[in-house]
Amino acid sequence: MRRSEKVIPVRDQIADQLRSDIISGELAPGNKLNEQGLATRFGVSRGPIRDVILQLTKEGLLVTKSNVGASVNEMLSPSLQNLMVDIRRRIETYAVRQLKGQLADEDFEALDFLLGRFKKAFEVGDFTEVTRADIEFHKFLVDKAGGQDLVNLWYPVVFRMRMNYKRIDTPKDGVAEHQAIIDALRNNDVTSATAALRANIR
Amino acid sequence: MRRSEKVIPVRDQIADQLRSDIISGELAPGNKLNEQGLATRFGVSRGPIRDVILQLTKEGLLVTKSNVGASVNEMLSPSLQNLMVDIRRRIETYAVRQLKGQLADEDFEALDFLLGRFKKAFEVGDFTEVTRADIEFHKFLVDKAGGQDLVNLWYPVVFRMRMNYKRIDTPKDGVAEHQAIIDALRNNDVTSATAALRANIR
DNA sequence: ATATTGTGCATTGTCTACAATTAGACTAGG
DNA sequence: CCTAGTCTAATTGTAGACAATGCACAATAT
Repeated sequence: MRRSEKVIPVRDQIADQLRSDIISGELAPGNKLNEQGLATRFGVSRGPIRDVILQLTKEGLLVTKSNVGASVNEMLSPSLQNLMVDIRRRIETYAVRQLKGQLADEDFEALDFLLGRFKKAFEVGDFTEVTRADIEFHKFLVDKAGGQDLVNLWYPVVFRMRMNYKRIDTPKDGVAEHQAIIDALRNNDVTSATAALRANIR
Repeated sequence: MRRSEKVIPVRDQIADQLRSDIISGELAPGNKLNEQGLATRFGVSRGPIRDVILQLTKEGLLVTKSNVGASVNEMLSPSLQNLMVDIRRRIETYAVRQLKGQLADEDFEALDFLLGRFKKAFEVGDFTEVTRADIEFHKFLVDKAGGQDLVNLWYPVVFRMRMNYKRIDTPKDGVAEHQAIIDALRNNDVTSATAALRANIR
């Protein structure tokens, strides 16, 4: 059976684009978002745009004031950033524990594929794509372990963390770290997997 | 200066109502939500309703399938529930640490007031209101410590946890536990506050 | 009889128009 | 010069109409 050709709703595409813009720093904190402007930019009406703004607000990337509008949220305070790191580690540690002995060959293929994307993007120097591939790699594990429920919880944390990095931190060891995670999962070595995660999430 | 009479947007009111319905069990898992139905029920158009559905979906209370609709999410698996409890404890522990020595008299007044609501609702047997007051009590602390950013993270966790209780667990020790939290905060005793939290969150 | 295709209905997704609210400029008065 | 008040333009919030999609059931063919 062929993998279902999933059609991505417009609102998700727009949300992805805006998330990238924010993480890449193109949309800086404090920047105000105009509904009509975004609507014309993406060639849709204001309806879907409002959906996207609501989503990103719930994810913490935007802040919305009633009857005033949405703007890009400020960066996290150091202490909150630490908390986010902690929570994210906790979630992903939970994930690898759950996944012990649960991954099929095709799952590892998917992980290898995502790591390949990461590596290639890194070599080319496309850091927005690097970040995307990185997030998808981890998301795969989280989704596999906890489904939509866990992803819902995890998503805001990652993006909020990522906002703070703003092209400063370039994980040059990312490839090796992700490889270590895969290897540990292949060996059902939870301890190593957890350690690799802790090293990768910072 | 008078406390600003804040006007609550319709979509927040509707969201609150639906959250209560879900937590109280009136809207059971698997139940499907009809946009037009909700619109007429609340006397608004479908626009605000769609906003609410998106919010609750992001909070994990609903699941939405594209072009099909939204329905009440299933209860958490035990292991995920444990993870949620863990994360919630972590967030609130962070909160009380941050709040040490930061609370003014009016803050304690607010906490006392919320505890009063909780107590009264409990005596009357209005368990929906008990839950609401309980959540607002904790929310006050979380908001005070981490603002909207932390609340955004915390909200989905609490509601998702609460879904699982469904009128089974009635915290008859709730009043004493909350009082213990307040007392510990008054004495700037983080250790006791943390312990009281751990006892209260389960 | 079974599988497949077609049709109708119900529901969600999107668009346009209008109402409500806000921020900012501008004016008048002290 | 500064403050308070009012007006206007821009933007968000809401409503209602239309388009697109999915699901259930009926019709048809093998």
